[in-house]
Amino acid sequence: MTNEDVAAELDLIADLMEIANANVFRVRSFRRAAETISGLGDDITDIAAQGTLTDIPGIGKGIAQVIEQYLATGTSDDKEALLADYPAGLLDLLRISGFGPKKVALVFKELGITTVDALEEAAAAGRLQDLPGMGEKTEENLLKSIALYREGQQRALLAEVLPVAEDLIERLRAHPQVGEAMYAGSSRRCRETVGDLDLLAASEEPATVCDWFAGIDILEDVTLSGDTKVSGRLPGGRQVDLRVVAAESFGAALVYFTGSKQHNIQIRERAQRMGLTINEYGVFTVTEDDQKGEMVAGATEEDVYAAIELPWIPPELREDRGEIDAALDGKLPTLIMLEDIRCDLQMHTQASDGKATLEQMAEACRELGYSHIGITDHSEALRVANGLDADRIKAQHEQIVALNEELGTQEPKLTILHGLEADILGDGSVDLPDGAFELLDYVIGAVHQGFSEDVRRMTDRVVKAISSGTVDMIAHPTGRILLQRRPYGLDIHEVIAAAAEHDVALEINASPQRLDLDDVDSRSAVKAGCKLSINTDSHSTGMLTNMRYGVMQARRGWVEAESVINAWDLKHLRAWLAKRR
DNA sequence: GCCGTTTTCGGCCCGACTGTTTTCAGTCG
Repeated sequence: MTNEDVAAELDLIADLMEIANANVFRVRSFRRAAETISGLGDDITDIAAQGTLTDIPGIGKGIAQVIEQYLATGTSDDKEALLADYPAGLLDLLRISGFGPKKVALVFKELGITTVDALEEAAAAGRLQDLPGMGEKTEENLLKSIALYREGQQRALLAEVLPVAEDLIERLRAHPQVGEAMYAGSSRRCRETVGDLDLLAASEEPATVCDWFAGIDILEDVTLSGDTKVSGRLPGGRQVDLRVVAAESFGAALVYFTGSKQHNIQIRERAQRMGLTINEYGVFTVTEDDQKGEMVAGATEEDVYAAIELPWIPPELREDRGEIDAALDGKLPTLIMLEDIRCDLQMHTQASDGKATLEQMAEACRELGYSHIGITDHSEALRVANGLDADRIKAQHEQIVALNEELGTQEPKLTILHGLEADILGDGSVDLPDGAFELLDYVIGAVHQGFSEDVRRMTDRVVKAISSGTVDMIAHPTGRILLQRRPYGLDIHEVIAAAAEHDVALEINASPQRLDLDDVDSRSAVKAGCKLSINTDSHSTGMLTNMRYGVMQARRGWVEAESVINAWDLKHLRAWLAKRR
């Protein structure tokens, strides 16, 4: 059972509790516990085995028992009791936008509806109008929402949404009535996937701006339109929400709409303990009769955090994963920035499966301002990618030596290191053609086949490669493809421990589909003493700029520049590589 | 269900919009 499995189980129980009209604070406890566990660096099964579940903030006796039961039996008394009254099909109804727990419970109790099909049929037949609080319009909207639900709109990759967000922000800023504008939500927190797109603008004429925005070309199907708020859909169905506030409230609104929800709850509870209240318009004092008093902050995020005696917290950290305590202790990390990156250490050329030549990749990297790069075509075993055998590695080496000589005479200087992305074979041995190791500056180990092995064998394979002394780095350690392929079964904590012991770097693969390691594992790796390497794994020159996404993921993992070998200068990197040989 | 700078009991974040309502519940973020 993974941490995500446990988190999903707690969320499922929370969903059922909401339908059952349970105490909202009980529900919130389950939701918070779920969030905490999915952000936990340690394996929940280990913690449960040690009997220290209740040491985790937000987990007390009750939830600990549910987790223990779930780990032991795959279910829990709490869930089974709820399922006895509320069939699991109701959870699907909850996924329909605009249809919440109260309405789900209502149609179930009154009409016995337990499936989306049955709900659609009832709405089409006009049978929902008879229920209290439901009318013709409700049915109409519900049918639209069910159609959207059927399209199965899932989250999108950050890299797909961010360019759209940036474009819309530019257009907002260009509007004469708009002062500042920024995207918020999970896009601003740089989460690897994004659901809705949240935008925020400052204006003294919010209604004018909302009117204008509701009419812009890119927005199809405006679903909600008020004086300060517009919701609509992009072509393809992704929802966009715009909120407009006065300039004096922009910072408070930005904090609020950036989230995360749990982070907001934490800072509001803190404000409350300090006799203040925070909403999207500002930080206010509370009067003796419990009314909102004077505004004390709101224009900038810095002001808002300062009002509750905290330093500004970078959006990437706002996940309620200990950032507030760290801020209080003055221990917020100095997060790595894109500007810290001096090199890209995984990329491919036409020699294996890349699109560009060695010279083209080098030139593109020079334009990005890198001082050095590593060329890492595939090894022989990966035949589908035209992997290099011993002779071709030797030929490439000569090519790189020659190009380095040429580049050495030009400004700005660029040095090319010769690497190899070597397959980790089924038995854990590394596919290094004869004589290759001596020629190469470094070797990256990667799993490209045999994904379906069991956890034990897969972990042993990778750990064996790490301990072999021949690999300097492990590429895309879990093998996941976002929204497509789950990580292969692998005990990442064992891999991290082995990497720390043998001083092998773990990659944060910056390809937007991979972002592997993820944020949580990156944080665990650094905590364990591992070095990380952020690489684009580019197969063409255009992919080199994906570095930003790798850096974003690293920042979400609390990673500082010193842990990332790409932020070192060439001398430092060479010294580390030499020490390893 | 969880938690403690006032608490081991009594609190627990806050507001906009919609649709169905004559003052508000439900949903969403």
